[in-house]
Amino acid sequence: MSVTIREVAREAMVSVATVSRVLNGKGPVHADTARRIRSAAKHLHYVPHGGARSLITRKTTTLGVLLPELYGEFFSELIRGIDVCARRKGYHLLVSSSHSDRAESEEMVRAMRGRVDGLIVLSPDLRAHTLKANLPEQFPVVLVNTAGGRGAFDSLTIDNFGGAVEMVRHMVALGHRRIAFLQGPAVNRDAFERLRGYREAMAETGNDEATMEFSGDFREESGYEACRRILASRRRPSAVFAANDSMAIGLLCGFQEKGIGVPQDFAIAGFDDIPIARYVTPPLTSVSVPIAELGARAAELLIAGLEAGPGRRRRRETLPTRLVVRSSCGESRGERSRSASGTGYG
Amino acid sequence: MSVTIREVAREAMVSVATVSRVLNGKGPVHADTARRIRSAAKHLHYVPHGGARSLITRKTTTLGVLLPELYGEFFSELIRGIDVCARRKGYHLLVSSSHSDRAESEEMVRAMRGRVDGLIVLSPDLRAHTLKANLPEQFPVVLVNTAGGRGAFDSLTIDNFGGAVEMVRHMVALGHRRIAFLQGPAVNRDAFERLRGYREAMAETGNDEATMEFSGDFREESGYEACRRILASRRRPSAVFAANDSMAIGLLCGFQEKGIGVPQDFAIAGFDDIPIARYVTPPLTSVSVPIAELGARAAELLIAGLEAGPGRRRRRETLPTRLVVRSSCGESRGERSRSASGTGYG
DNA sequence: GAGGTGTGTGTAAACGATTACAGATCTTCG
DNA sequence: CGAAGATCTGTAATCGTTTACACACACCTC
Repeated sequence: MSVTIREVAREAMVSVATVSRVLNGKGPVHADTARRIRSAAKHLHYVPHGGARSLITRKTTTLGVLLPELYGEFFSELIRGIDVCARRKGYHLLVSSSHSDRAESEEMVRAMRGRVDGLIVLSPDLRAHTLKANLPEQFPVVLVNTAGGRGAFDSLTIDNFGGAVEMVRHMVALGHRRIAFLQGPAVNRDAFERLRGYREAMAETGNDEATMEFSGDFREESGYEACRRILASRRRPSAVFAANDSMAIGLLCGFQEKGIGVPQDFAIAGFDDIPIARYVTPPLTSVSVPIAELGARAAELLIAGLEAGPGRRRRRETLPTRLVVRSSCGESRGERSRSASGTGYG
Repeated sequence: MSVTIREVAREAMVSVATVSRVLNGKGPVHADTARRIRSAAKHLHYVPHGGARSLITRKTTTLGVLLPELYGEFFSELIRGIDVCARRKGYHLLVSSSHSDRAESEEMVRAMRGRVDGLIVLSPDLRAHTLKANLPEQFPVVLVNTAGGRGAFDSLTIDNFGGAVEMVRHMVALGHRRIAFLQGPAVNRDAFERLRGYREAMAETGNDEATMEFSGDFREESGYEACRRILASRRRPSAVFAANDSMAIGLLCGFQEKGIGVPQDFAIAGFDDIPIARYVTPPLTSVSVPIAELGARAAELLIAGLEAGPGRRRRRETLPTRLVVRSSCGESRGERSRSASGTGYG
């Protein structure tokens, strides 16, 4: 069906080797011959077969990306980041998403062999040893935002802990004492790290009984619903730090419905700095996570690993977050001086 | 480096043919032999080489996706739609984005040969004949939201025209007479179709001098900036229909800054129904475009084409949009009855 | 004119799988 | 017992490339 190098060779009356040499610019070829070959190739609409080529060169110039799903801002930004870096270095992207159960995940991993040079994996449920069992030895992999895997593969995370600490300190600087935390899903690692940061920073204040935790699951509805529980609590907090922006927005809607002023009556902060955060009223103070950079850095690490060969040492990196101060946490409630330093972040 | 079928065969003391048969479940193999082979394969972490396999089977079970860029909601939703469908039918996705100039685009197209079974192309600047020149004969392609290509390839578009018509009729039903249109980029096909729909629907009203067009470029700033021009116009419109939501939001910000009430003083509507649309104040009336479905349908068409073989007739489909009524256009300003029918859409 | 050095080209062996074909062994039945 | 048929397995060709190696030829040098 589709034309091969052999047919180009016949058309140009040379051997396939010469055609290959011309098209790859290797080895000395007479100018006339080269011209004849190029013309034949164009004339026949010849396009080399990537699969066949990579079989012998042992290079696909393709990176595999394994995602749990493809829904939402996070994954699309991540892919964009990966893509920017991959493209710049001449790599393609083979993405694979939504592996719901483990058997399917394994199948996905296996399907990558021989089609990609390395893998970027973003599956919390895909443990390191599962990966190892389904991949050739020494296969280059970068783990993103995944627990475990320490040592076996390169790995990359976001500083959820540090971001949460910074946010709490900011709220404290604004004069808040009783700061509630709206948790994410129990199994989610990001959620847990943020919770840990909150606890650590609250412990710093020395005021033990000031910490209050409410359960949530990252979805907007759970924030909306939490608002009732928060208002019903015996000693009301003056501020709520939600483990992500979606819940913070749900919370905001809930308060507004009840006629409770934000930030006058309640300060609210989120995490992620999703695009909507700046559009809600009042604009949401949040922690910005560099998603695209995360992806770009993952691609960078992977490609570095590919080009360095198998002997390279594993790396583990953490990317910093950035506090973004808007008006949902209000101005200083305590001393003015503290306020000034508190709002100086964003 | 990585283990091949030959090594599995040696370990299990059989020929490669038998290994292949067992692993693909084809041909009769003795149960003991099969067990030995499976155990050897697992023990050696054998994973078949996709490239080698596809070379002989002439199938990659991979769809190529060519995008102009990867930035923003639109492309990520589209990819998600494609992915959902592809996954369900057992296909992978090779995405390729950001081909800025034509030479690069051609290179991308060529790089797909032998790695994908078919292509979904979303590049307005990639003309049909450029595609043809860089692809094998009869290569299955689905064009999404691309002009030209009529006849040569399957093609899929969104009903921008119909959506715009519907929106204008809705505004008219709400009692608006002078409705301004905020245009998108001049070269953009979607923008042009929306403009065309606006003109057509305005012509229906028989009130020729009611149409007013302002230039814009789809970006939020251009909406913000247009607000000044609109207010300065001699005969003020009572409503503005922006060619996309971003500009509508810019417009909204502009009006709010000037203390102009929406929808009391001005009705505003957008196009796209991006997620933020429901969060701005007031929530934006818009035209929802089924992006994910567009992607899914594209994948569906492509796969159907793959499985039907080369003789299949080309298709051209248009996906309907949906009017989403929120409060940025306000309630009826005319007769009550009209209002009722007007708000019944959403 | 023998022996080098460079060019330009072809032959054939990879790469790692699938599969048509044939051969070997075992059943079954007249 | 022998032939047919079923079952199991191996040999080797094939997919479309790249590339090591060999070869042919021209040119130069001693």
